[in-house]
Amino acid sequence: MQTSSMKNRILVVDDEPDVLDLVTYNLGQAGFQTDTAADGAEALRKARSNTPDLILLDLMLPEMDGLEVCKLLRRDAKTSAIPIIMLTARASEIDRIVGLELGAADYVPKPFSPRELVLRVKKRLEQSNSAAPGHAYSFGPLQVDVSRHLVTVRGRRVDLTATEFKLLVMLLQRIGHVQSRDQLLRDVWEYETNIDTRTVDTHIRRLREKLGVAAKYLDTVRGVGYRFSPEMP
Amino acid sequence: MQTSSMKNRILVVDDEPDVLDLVTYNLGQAGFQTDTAADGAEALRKARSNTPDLILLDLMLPEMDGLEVCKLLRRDAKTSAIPIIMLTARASEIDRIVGLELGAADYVPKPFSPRELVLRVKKRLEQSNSAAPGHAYSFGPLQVDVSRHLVTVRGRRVDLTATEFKLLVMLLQRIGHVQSRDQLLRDVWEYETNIDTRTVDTHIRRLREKLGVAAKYLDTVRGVGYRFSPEMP
DNA sequence: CGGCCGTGTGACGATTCTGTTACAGTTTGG
DNA sequence: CCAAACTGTAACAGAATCGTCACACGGCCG
Repeated sequence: MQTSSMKNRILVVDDEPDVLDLVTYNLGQAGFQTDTAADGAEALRKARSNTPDLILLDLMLPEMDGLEVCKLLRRDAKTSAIPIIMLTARASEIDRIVGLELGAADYVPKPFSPRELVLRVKKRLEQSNSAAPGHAYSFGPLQVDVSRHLVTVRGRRVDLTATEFKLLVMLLQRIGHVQSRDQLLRDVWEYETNIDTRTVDTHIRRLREKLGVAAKYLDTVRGVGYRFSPEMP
Repeated sequence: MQTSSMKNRILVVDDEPDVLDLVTYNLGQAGFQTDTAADGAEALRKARSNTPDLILLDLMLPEMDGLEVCKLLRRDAKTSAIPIIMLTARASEIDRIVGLELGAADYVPKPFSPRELVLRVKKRLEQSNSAAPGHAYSFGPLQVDVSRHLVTVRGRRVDLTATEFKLLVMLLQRIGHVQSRDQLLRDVWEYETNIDTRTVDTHIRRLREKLGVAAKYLDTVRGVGYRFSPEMP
């Protein structure tokens, strides 16, 4: 979809106008398109609606902690694939580890040189633009772009909910392999307890409905689970 | 439900009898074999001598701290490869990070739901078992891929029910060896009582029917049981 | 040769599993 | 703040699967 020659869009989240200006200026000089947010709520909203290619996130934010924002971004299917680089004044090890565990891609301690920041951003974007595993799937008439949260069947766009999308990706990650309802619950619902395995069935059904002609490749293996299969039924 | 035909053995380390009962009961229900230890010393000893497939370790232990036990388990060559899942009442980030740094594979905060615990255990064990042998079988015109739940005879796909599939895999796991009906009942039906041995005959028959030309390798040994045999009848 | 034991075969309820629909509780977006 | 969308459950019907039985067949023994 998007070639590397196109401008990458970066969302910068910080509450200090000075930092914001410094960062956006330097990123602009380096050829990036920037958007800004001053607090966590705004960041979440813009991340969802604009789907930037990368997010620069300050740890210190009013109201909501940067780590909290990070966690929420990771949880939302629409934004979970966007790489996040953290900015922080507190350069303690704990912060770093916690940040990375929560899904941040990298970490830049303040004060940072604009040059270093741009380098890190470039490096991270190159990683994304090169075919990272799990970046995009193509299977029969079905195409899935994970980072754009986009699914097409025979070129026609299909709108999936966050859960449906995750479920689809999980199945596509191991094409041909049967995955039990328990397995899918674990991977898609991530240990959320007290969820019935029958719930998987319902979401499979909704998925099939939306996938149309591509649904015939989504097999039920009775007594075992579900799978995508290239074989004819 | 079943991840592999082999029962995984799990060592549960906790000093509270109630927790111990709860955990072992649920793991047993899920088809795991459990062993218990009430303190760090016992845990280390049993881990060394029994080499369980996974260790569930409570952070709070009398005398020796769970973290200390974890560290020692990691240091010992005999136990260093065994995955450890930590249980802890203190859900603080620090505990988690320290635990993971010391080599724990995962972490379950108390109070946990039995369901979540079992899911995490299964996930971890699947990771260990995924590279295990017995993933696929090939025998004459017969090919079986366990994780794809796919059987072909001379390249033609054959649809088996879950029970038939298990039965076939059991027989293929010991090619040439006769397996009694009782043995097959135990392995395929997993200790479900009150099942007639003649039931095996019926499933063998259905299996033969579906296997077509490959069925001639599935021998009846009169008065003993069944086996797959490369010999000609 | 004939009876007995073990096995193959077909049929038949009973059970389990899945697809589908409907609905209530939440969340999202305007 | 309301409407729409999303999500998890419950309920039900149809279908697939399962376990058992009765009977037929065929070897093995005397």
